[in-house]
Amino acid sequence: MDSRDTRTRIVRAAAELLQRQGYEGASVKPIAKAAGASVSSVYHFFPGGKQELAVEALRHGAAEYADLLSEGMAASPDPAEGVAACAHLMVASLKTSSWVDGCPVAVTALETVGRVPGIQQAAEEALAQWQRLVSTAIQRSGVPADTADELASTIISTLEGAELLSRVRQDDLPLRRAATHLSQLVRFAVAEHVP
Amino acid sequence: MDSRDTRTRIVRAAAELLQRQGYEGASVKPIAKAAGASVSSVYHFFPGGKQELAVEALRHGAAEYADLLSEGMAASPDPAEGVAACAHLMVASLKTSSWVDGCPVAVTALETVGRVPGIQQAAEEALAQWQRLVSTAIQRSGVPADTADELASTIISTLEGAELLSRVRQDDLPLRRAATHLSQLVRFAVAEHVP
DNA sequence: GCCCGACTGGATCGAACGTTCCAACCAGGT
DNA sequence: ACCTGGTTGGAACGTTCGATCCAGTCGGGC
Repeated sequence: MDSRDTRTRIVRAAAELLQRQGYEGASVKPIAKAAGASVSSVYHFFPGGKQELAVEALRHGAAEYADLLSEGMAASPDPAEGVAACAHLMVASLKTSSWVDGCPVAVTALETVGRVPGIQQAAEEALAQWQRLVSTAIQRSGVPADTADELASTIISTLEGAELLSRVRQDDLPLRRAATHLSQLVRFAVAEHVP
Repeated sequence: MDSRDTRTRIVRAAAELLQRQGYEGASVKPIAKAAGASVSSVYHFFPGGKQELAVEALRHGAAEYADLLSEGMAASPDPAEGVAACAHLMVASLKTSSWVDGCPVAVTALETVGRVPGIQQAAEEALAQWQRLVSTAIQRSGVPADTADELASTIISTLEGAELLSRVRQDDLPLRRAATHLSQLVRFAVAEHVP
């Protein structure tokens, strides 16, 4: 059964091209070619066209990114070290891909804000999912939920922004510095709330 | 003399559309129309075509953003409060524009990383300029240059990322939380280095 | 063996893309 | 009054965009 296989190949190819070139830059024909499928198949599996495909690709990329964050936060029982581990995982992924395999949501989200509601909603859910993931990991150290939520929000923000800086500069320094500072912030919050 | 006037109108319109729709999404004809000029004029003033226009538009937007950061850091002699002021200026700018007038560099930079060298370089210079600006403001409180540089890097990262979150969620909470946490980080560094 | 619905390859659509071209324009110098 | 060189409007170029159409291929149920 190629069917489910072809579908997921298309989603994967779309996710990859979307994160590299954005929504407008990634066109349907190259996506199909990268997936080893034909344009007809794309529109067969995604009758909603490019937009529907993009939403599903975003969800796919978001799940992969969530795995990376999970792995990072699981690297140590100390969430301060976990956050740093996330940043270092991102560095590794960026380096092995020549600074191309970054956050699968940022570009597409930014260029469609307020213009393609479906995509914006998918991006929103992705960010919320990541934030929940980080927040619960922090709460395991005794930090109250609201404080952990606030921290997680800034952690996601900083990781996103630091990845932007690192990609533009082709240099892992911004991400490594972000890792240090975020660890500091988390250590603070933990020290303050667990005596 | 319309000449210089038309040119700057084109640059301004390009900067605006670039930040909202990205490099691929902002096409030449709408830019010209928004500037009240004709396509011929665009190619008259920018023989290098869309790419040359984008580079100049990026520089224009970067300077405006630098003004915002300057204003924020000048709001208080305490850099911790200055950083928070920057975030709140960004909130104000985003709110009055229905979450569309954000960082003029992020989208375009992300979608052209590794594919349009001129744009990538312009984005790199913009980020470096902002970082220098923040770093010197922090150094005025006695923080050594290398520590201030590291802080400034994370500050830019976090502001960029928080703006992404705020725009996607149409909610100023991520930026306001980032302001709090960044103030905390700066206060730390200052307290550590000035006895 | 046949049929039917899922799937695919390739041609094709109108619209929009970036870019080019040229005739017209309009000021300033002579 | 006339040229001249920077500037403009509008049509046109070939290409690519997202999307549609259709004739076919294919495998599983009858």
